Amino acid sequence: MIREACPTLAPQRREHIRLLVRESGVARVEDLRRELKVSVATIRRDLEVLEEEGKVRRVHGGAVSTENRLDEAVFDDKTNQFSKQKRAIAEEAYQLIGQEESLFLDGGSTTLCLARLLKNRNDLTVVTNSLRAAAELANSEPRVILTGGELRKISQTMVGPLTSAVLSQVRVDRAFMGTMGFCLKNGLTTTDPNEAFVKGLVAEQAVQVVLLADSSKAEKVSFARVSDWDKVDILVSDQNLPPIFTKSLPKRGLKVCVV
Amino acid sequence: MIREACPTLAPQRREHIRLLVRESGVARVEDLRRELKVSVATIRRDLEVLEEEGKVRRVHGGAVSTENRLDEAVFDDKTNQFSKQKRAIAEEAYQLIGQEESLFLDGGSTTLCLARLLKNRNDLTVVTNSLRAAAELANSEPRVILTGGELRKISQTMVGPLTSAVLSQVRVDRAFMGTMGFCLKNGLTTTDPNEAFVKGLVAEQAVQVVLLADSSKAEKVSFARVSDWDKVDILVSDQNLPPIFTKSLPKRGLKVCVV
DNA sequence: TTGTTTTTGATCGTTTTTGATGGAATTGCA
DNA sequence: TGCAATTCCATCAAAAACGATCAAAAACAA
Repeated sequence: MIREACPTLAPQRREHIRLLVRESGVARVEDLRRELKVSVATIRRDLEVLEEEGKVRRVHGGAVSTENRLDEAVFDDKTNQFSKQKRAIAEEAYQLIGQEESLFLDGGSTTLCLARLLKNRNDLTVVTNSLRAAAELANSEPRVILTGGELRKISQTMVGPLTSAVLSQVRVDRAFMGTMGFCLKNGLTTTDPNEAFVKGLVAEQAVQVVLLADSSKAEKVSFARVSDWDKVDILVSDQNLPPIFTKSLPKRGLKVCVV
Repeated sequence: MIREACPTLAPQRREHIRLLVRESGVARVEDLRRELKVSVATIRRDLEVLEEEGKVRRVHGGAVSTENRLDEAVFDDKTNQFSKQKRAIAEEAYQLIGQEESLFLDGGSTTLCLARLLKNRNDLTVVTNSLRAAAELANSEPRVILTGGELRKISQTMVGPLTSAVLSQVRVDRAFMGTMGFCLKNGLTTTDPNEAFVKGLVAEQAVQVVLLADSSKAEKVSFARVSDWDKVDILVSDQNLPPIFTKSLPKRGLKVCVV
């Protein structure tokens, strides 16, 4: 028998190879053959295509990764670390959204979870300075507007004067924001001043500001001041949120949702 | 019997297919046939329609989801068909770039190839309205500035007044641009007026404008006027470029590179 | 009803993909 | 360096998938 029915589509198989190569940095043809149950000829042809696309670089015996694995791993780790809580928080936040609204999403893994939930909503306009959120929504229903600006690689967000210029031209019904830390005294803080400035600007202009922050951020203080509590309308967090917040914040006019 | 009563309406069946494809990311024609109890011919016709609508992307043996996967460098079959040429054009264009320059990259597969070549250059500033180019450079060396604006899903580029506003604030040494079509009489044309406007704006402001266009674009005229030849400084194309261009354009002050 | 259009399924020649084979190239080791 | 083992590449044949085409059935209009 020369050939049996192909169980997987070629692009799917190639994607599999790409992931395997990226995961361990290298992959041997022979290992890929065993893993994917196809002939070495097919593996080689796939590697050829992937090299053409710039996804891997071929070497004698296999292929090595061309993608910068480290950066992505850092971000993905962060995405997974508290993913249960974060997803729950994102789902709660999603409930706040009405019809035909315009939203802002900033960078961060929780807002990225929220972005995923918006994919099938064709009535929304989503403004974001997060490249990841934009990528997530790039082929889905909502209207997407990017703020532009200089790309801050570590957070994959756009910041700086160009970002501010665009933000001054738009207004959103609801802004969903993350933060690196929050406490009663200092309000919201984050590591990067540029990032903080953008968040502050959005907080000024949004009709409603929703802070998405799991309890691990509580009582943390970071370098750059984002805004005080009076700019925030709703805090969505998890059950481990220290009671002091659920007590104090409502007195200051905030609504606190714990999931 | 040639045909039995159609149990489901065609749009309903296509929606079913769309959901199946989106759910698992891929679907084989054979599986869809079993699932939907129609002939493979019908499945293929449905996939053709869905591809036309941008809902799925057809591949040999079935279809894959178009959602997610920004890093999939494949817009359509054209990308693969001319990829050798496009990469050669991009490599030629890369030679034009000096030290410490600021560049603009617009949307399109050839400029995306070029973006890939810039990954290890830490002396460059890259301005782009292409989400794909930005994603490609998101974890690499060059400084990246996104223009912002409304995301045009079909081309994955940012366009509109917000884009214009940001572009008016920056100046680049070299702009690399693609086009849907070019001819001596009408200059550069593309399908979307918004896209054309952005390109035109960039052409005005860049010190040097480099047009990256393989020969398949020659003598094609599209709907929206981008700019006339006098805005373009260099055309990089392939050997199949009709001789009329290599003759006429230098007389109009352009340099023509054929790879 | 009758005639027309649309949709579906079958057929057939063509294209694409895959696996095997044999010779060339590369690597590792003495 | 020389030699053996492995890996690569070009080529070919089989199988699967594809596209074009046509005919039957259904839906539709008059």
